[in-house]
Amino acid sequence: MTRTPRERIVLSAAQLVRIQGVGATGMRDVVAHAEAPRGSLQHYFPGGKDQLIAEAVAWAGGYAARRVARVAAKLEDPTPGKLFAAMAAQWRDEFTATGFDAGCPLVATVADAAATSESLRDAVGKAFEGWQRPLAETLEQFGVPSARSASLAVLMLSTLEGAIVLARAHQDVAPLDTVVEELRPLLDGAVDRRRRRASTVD
Amino acid sequence: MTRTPRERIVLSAAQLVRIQGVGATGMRDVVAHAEAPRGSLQHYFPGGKDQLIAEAVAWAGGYAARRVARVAAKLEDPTPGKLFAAMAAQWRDEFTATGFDAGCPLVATVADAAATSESLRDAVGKAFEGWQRPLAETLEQFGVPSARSASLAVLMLSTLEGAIVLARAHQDVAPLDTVVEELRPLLDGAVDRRRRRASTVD
DNA sequence: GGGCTACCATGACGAGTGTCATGAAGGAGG
DNA sequence: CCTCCTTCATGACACTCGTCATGGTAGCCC
Repeated sequence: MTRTPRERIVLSAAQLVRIQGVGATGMRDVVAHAEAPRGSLQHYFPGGKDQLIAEAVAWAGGYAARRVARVAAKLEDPTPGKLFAAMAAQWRDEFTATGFDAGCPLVATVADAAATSESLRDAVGKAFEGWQRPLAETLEQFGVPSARSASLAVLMLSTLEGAIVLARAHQDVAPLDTVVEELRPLLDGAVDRRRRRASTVD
Repeated sequence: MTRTPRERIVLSAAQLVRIQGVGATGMRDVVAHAEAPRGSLQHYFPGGKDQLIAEAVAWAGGYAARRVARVAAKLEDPTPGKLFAAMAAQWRDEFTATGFDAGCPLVATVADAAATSESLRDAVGKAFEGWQRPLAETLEQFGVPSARSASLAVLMLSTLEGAIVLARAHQDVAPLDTVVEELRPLLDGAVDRRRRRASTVD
């Protein structure tokens, strides 16, 4: 529950990047948001802003990865389409509950710093990779042949991220609903029933 | 060929936003890139940076919309899947030719300024709308029922934008190829053959 | 107690930002 | 010629930014 000041700073950085992007997120803003002392910055993050944002990105990637597992575990009679719907629903819920101010920090970091900071760019690359891999594994557990699980995971991530951008631009969750509906039959059609690891015995 | 200084400024702004995002793109950078005099800024864009970026976003949206029509016209035996593949191929070609520094300016603007500037946010909203509509119309010409054309257009845009982000993060065009392959059967499966407006007579 | 380390506080520096005030060319029309 | 208007030039203002230097406090270990 209570986090160390260092964790609070990383978390606040991720939050602010989601809203403002990395360029507009100042270090003074971050410590103010985290209610942490400004002097902690040079102590915990001697690598400066790049290190801080990189850690925030890594944290966000890990969070997204963990969320895949948690959401998948809650599904009853799980299918890839339902998993995608559940992932999109989390964004849908957040948008309707708290507005469209915050997007995905990974997208924001790519847009702002992919060409500027190599370290940040491949922090995001690793974060996406660490998100895609457990997603692909989950798909395999749902019966997707391993030859296609990685491809479908990339498709799901791409479509979800793009729909988030469209939803924010339009201030409307409709794009999220639309892509879920359109993608569902394709995703569910990819399961190989013979290989499915059912929760009940054969 | 030769453009007015004003156009050059708007175009340069769009270019720089693609690379650096809107926050990190300074007005001095823009005029330097456009080889335009700094004094022109306050003359042509009395609304300041917001106006300039908004015009750059609008131009980018119009450019994307025109490109849909141009790409569609070049397809032989056109299908929705081929159209999507051609749209993705343009990004693929640019990435392989000139690197992964530049992304989509609409995504960059949403990530940077959606929560900050309302005027910019709905400039992007209008740009996406002006991109999606002609895309949906093109899909209808390819035989997609009008009830689904808008949904499929949203799906295509979302997936393309997301794949662009993933490609930049990984410095690899693979995500673009992956989503094209995975989405093709779904897209081509949506054409209603009876309604297709064939280029040849029945 | 002395010393060491972790943590925090604060002020300054140089560079960058968007914006504005002021003024100067340069051609069109009276 | 003189005026008007568009276009451009330049310097200044009031910031904010990331970073660093310096110093202070608190606690633990020998």
